[in-house]
Amino acid sequence: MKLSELKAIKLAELFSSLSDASRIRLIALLMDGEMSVRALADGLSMTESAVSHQLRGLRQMHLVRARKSGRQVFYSIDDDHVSRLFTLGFDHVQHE
Amino acid sequence: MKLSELKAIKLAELFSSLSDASRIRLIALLMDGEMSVRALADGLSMTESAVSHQLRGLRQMHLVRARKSGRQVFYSIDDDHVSRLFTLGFDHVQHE
DNA sequence: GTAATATATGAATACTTGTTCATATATTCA
DNA sequence: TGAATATATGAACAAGTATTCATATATTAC
Repeated sequence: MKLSELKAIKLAELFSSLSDASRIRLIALLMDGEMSVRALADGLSMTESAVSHQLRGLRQMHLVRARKSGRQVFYSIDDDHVSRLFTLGFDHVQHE
Repeated sequence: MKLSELKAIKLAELFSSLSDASRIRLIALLMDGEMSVRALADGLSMTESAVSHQLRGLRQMHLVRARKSGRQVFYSIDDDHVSRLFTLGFDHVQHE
């Protein structure tokens, strides 16, 4: 299978979104349902700023979705591909 | 789902293996079957050195497997998880 | 209006990573 | 044995990235 450079870059960017432990832990938390930025930051002992920066990247790659309610923003997994990628990767690292 | 830091790192490392366009194109080529280092390098217009460096990383993450025959080394996709991850990611970037 | 809270963003820094170049190892052939 | 070929590896440099800190925006409460 010969992949165009453009498509290869798109694919690499997708996997890059999942290539950091902080982002993986964010997504793991979101697997249970939507959470606010503060709740995510508290849950992972990260600053809100760091979380916010990471969420931006995940949002731009359509891995998570934001829902604003009052002054809070609730994040959730964007689409099913994401949870399947996560689960498949999780299975892979289990068997080692 | 609360993930241990260690498991998050493992998962991130797995996805990191797929987070570069050159590696994605290597894996795409290998989806059709095993190939030598030179054939891969030729197919992607990369130096053998660059290919070899990348293959080492993929090998260490158990994404590809090496088979030595004479002075050539033939690489192939290591296990089914890998092709499934690749395909799932590919589907995701198609729908955009 | 002001104060307080939640999130986002830009710049700077420290860290990681992919490639190149030079060199090393391994194998085949004469 | 020595020359040629295939691959691997170490060091170095350039480019990319995650976090922190300071600051900005937006919303609610008073």
